[in-house]
Amino acid sequence: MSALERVAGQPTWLLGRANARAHALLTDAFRAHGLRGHHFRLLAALDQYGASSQADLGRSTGIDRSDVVARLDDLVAAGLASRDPDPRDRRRNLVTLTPRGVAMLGTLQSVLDQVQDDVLSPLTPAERKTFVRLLGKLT
Amino acid sequence: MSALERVAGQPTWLLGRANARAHALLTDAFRAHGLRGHHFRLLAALDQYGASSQADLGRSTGIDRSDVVARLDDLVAAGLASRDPDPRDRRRNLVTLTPRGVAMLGTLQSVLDQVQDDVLSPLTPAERKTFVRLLGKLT
DNA sequence: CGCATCTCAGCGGGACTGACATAT
DNA sequence: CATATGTCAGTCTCGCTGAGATGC
Repeated sequence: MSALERVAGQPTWLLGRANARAHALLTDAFRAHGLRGHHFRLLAALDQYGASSQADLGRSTGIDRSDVVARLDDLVAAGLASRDPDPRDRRRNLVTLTPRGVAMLGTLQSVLDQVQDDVLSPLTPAERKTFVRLLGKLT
Repeated sequence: MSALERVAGQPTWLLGRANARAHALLTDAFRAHGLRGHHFRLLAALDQYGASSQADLGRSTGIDRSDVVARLDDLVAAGLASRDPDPRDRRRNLVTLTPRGVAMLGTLQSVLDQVQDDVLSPLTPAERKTFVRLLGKLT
């Protein structure tokens, strides 16, 4: 019976268990704002890299280009981002964060922090530090 | 910028990153034997709890009972499990592991161990111990 | 010409729901 | 009667593929 393993229960391994819990909490928290993980990643990438083409957004977030289209539709409809033709390359759309998008990103960041605190709550502050450090070494 | 968080990349949080890697490795490794995670969980539950009804299997593995039907079809077709009416309660099917099923479970266990070693390979033996211990506290 | 970008239509798997027949 | 079980059909979402139209 090895370390990370679990015989029964949702996923087959311990890492999956912990992740499933975090994932469910995050999904619910995002949905409370009418958004999902994809939206957050797109907003965060726009904040980090500035105005981007949709292809670049797909590459930096790991979201498939065809899905970027639909999620951007949501963000634009919600007034969180704008999509305009790039005058320097007319194949591209230039996607930019609106002020409302910047604000929403901030609230989502704090939502993320709160979920993380919740997930890590069984650990002491010292344990959290080492856990996060070891997690970082895994990726 | 908080601890577990990542701005871009696959999932939104570090735990998800590590898990995604483990998940992909496991899926591939299981598929090399023509099976998937669901099959492993059913085999493991049968090994742990002995012959079971399909409803009990669903409860102990977290797999929906309607999906248990299809996955058991696979296992029975592969000769890894058998499904017979329970004489003591004629509503139920009694599912049991065949010798081939026991053997397959053993190889899948070692596959799991190997994937875990791979995922944890960036850590020293001492770090692995503490990581697994802290992970356990999270669930 | 070859290549990149955006878009849409559709597929395949996975989680789940609803309904039904059968048995307790 | 209400409840449990096994089965099937269908739904919904997600990640992905393929193809087309446009522009480099």
